[in-house]
Amino acid sequence: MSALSLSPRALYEEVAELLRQRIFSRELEPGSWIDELKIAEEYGISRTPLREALKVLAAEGLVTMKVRRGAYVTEVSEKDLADVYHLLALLESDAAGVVAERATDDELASLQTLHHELEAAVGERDRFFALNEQFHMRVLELARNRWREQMVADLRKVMKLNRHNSLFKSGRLEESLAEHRAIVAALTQRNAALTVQRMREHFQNGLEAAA
Amino acid sequence: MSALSLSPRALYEEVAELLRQRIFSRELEPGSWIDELKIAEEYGISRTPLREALKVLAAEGLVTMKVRRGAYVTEVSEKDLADVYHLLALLESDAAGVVAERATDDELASLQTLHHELEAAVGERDRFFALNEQFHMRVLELARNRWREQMVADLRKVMKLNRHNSLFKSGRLEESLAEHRAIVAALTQRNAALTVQRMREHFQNGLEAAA
DNA sequence: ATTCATAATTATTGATGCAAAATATTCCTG
DNA sequence: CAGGAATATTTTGCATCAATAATTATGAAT
Repeated sequence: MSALSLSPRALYEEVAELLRQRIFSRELEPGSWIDELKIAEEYGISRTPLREALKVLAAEGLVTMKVRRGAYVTEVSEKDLADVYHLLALLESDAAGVVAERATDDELASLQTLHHELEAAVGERDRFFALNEQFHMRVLELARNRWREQMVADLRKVMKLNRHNSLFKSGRLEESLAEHRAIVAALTQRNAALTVQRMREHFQNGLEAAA
Repeated sequence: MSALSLSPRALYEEVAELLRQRIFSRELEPGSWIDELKIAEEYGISRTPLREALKVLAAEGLVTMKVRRGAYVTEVSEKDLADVYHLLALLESDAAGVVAERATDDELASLQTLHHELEAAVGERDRFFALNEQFHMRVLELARNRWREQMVADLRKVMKLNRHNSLFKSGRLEESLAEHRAIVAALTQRNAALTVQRMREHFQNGLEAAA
């Protein structure tokens, strides 16, 4: 009885994910109108689940609905990016502080493991980015606040709308690693204030690198 | 029964608002199943816009969609409330700090005006609560981060799912006013750190009052 | 030639219908 | 009488269809 049907997602969820990919890959450009009829035909589905998918994406901030004018890929200004980044820094720093206070030793150890994998992945750009995101998401998970997890996930999606996917510049690879090392150290010391501060700096540095 | 008044908003938005009211008034209880057919008949509409409205509410966290099982009013545990409150405190405190740094003198003056109205509204419970929320929302507005505004608005909706609408206890009316006064003072001094500190305390005190 | 009005085209929005899936009910068997 | 299989009912989810609003194109008048 083990292998049950793998997460039977509804069609509109499936479509939402496909559209996310197309938006992130900039196949659907920010500001551009989303042709419901065309997309529905492409996927061989009706417009009903597609419209439901668009409403999900609208809630995430990836698309913007205009009354009687349909859905448009959200245009994020430089200010939007700065605003979203500011919130990510705020939420993730606070999360890190919570983890320093409340995570079990095992959980902290798992973070260290993840960090070591990250260290080992220098050179493999894609793998490094994936692991980096995993590390941040794992910290978030360990803070155990599902509402924050949802918000951060959505904000990170918005960041991906940007051409220069500016969350972490590749040029800053080594510095970023060093900062992660410092964060893990603060966590291991269970020094919440220090952890928060270092995570803040980590984000601050990322911002400067993007500028 | 028959047609809802025509409005600038789309029907699904209208329906979403009606459902919000019914959820906040606990006519639709947390955990209970939402009968699409029944509601659609009640409003004299089809299921299509209703289902879109439900997806909007799901994104806000007010309802939870279960695959092939429909929509349920979200049940918020005590922990959920604490988690959401924590995030509100974090986001609004930070927003207050931003306002202290960046608001124009006119904007700060408008906050003071709002605060005076609040002072004058002691006694009128409903008006006081409305003005109180207005004050917090105005601070948020002045911080000029639309992403945060959206997030805080959604989080506040989730708080309203709770029976004891615990954001501000009526017993704490005078204390709350004094705290607001202190916040306005810090803002007027344009002391960001102090403003953040006092907004944090304001939330902290609200939490203790709820306990 | 420009502007305003009207018609035509196009796309969004809402309604209805249908099939699949999940739940509840009935009926049969041990 | 209990358990389980088979059937019936309910409800979700998707597709199709209709009508409503908006934009564009067209044409006439000043």
